[in-house]
Amino acid sequence: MRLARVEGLPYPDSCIPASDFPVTLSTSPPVRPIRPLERAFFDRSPRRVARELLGKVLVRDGGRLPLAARIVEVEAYLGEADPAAHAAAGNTARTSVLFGPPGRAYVYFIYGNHYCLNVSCEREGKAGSVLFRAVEPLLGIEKMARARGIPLQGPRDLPKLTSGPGRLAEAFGITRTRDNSRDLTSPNSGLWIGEDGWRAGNIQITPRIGISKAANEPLRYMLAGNAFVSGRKTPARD
DNA sequence: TTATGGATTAGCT
DNA sequence: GCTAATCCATAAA
Repeated sequence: MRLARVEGLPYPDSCIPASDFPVTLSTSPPVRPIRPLERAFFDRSPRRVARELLGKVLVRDGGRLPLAARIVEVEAYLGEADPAAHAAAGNTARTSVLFGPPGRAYVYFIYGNHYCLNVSCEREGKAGSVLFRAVEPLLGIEKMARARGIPLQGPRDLPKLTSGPGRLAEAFGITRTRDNSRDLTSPNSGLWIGEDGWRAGNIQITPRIGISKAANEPLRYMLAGNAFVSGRKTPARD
């Protein structure tokens, strides 16, 4: 599938077809610049950072072809007092990034197969993070498909690229060795988070996915109706 | 040194 | 809906 054919996809109203997305990156003309988020953005509670990350853009531009995707689903992990957070184990070799300065990548390996990407929040010395659960591809769709090992035969295949924390990490080539502790506020870093003026529409909040402790806390944030959200797309009914 | 279980995914019923 | 795959950090010994 070529980028041009992505036009006309049944994207939700809140989203822009990838081929219409104007950005400033090393290989495309500056039309609507993506500005990196400042460190102060992340120096706040995970709840606020999570909610405000919706609609922002994750960018990988170290290689020849840049990748960009809009953030559509995240979860907040509150630090040492949150039993579901890795920081609950304290400051260890694995979790030290969570206790470091805000705006850094915390990448961990899970279930023997997958990497997951977080960004650290709160001031240095205080743990807290936001897990990236799903993004919507904007640039570099074919490259993401190659990284995922998925043949793109039609629009319906697109969510398989980046819908889920393990999937988006694979699509972006994110690994612990390569990316853990990377500064996500610097465009020179090769992996960073920016904003392009796009505004999130309706936001839905539900309990987090795949955890056993603090399983009912409403700490999962997503764009309502977005096709790239993973798992349950609405709050559970009683 | 060994045991345990996990912030998942893909494939099958 | 169910579960195997697969490895690492942590806890227990």
